[in-house]
Amino acid sequence: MTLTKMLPRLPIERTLGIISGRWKAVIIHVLLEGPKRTCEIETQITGISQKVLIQQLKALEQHGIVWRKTSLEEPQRVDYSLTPLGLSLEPLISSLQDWGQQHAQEQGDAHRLISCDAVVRSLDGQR
Amino acid sequence: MTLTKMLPRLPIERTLGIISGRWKAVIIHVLLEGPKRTCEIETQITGISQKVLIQQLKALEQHGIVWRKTSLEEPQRVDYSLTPLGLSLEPLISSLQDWGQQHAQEQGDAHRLISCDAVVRSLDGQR
DNA sequence: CCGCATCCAGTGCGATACTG
DNA sequence: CAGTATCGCACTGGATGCGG
Repeated sequence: MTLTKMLPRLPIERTLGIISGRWKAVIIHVLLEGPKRTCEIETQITGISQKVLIQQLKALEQHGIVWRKTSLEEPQRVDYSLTPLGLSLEPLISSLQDWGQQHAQEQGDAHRLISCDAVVRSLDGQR
Repeated sequence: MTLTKMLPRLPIERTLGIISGRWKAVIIHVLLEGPKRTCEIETQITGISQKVLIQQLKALEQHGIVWRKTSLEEPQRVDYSLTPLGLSLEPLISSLQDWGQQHAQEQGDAHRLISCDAVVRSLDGQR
């Protein structure tokens, strides 16, 4: 069940171990808007499957990032929200967002290996 | 050759796609100290193998984060340094570092599911 | 010293179908 | 609606050995 995978020792890796994963950062980003139901998150993130969503949420829950509240009402209802610890990731998520945006506009959407390589070539005449 | 894997569209994912990977963030962190030779990086990061190091460096190079400079001296010598783009990641890496440290000391090193669950239980009496 | 090729195990995650 | 079970594939990254 893979359950509770060990977190790495180094702080950097530790953080990455928590927020990296196909959808985790996006989920946190969405939850920063406020608590959401499972299905709300699902429809808000295009391309994620229910199974994977729940899977990632569970991992986040285990790391103390999100909080899961079940209501035993009629149609089963579950709300997810960020814990204080999760909220403390806000600046980090923003940074990711900002840097990514900047990065995207610096180079077109295509891979800018070309331009970079060109610089290298002109600078040191090899490769 | 997997070469130049597509970066995701969303900014957040884009950033993560670049810095996540078993050692990438750590490598960037190390290179923030200044340019290093391959073997220097290798000895400075415990647990990484040469192959993987080079592999990750190559990925970073392709994303325009590091710059690879070869000197055709005698014993072959290669230096890696951060590009301006790579340097611009500095605040981000710091954030990762800081958050991880904070997180590590809040909870012991063991998994703190327990304490978190306890809170949950006391707060809403279910689960 | 630096890098590449090959081989291989673990696993992240997607698709699908089923329970309550 | 929420979650679980099963299956399968593709990819990451570790070990090792070769070549420049």
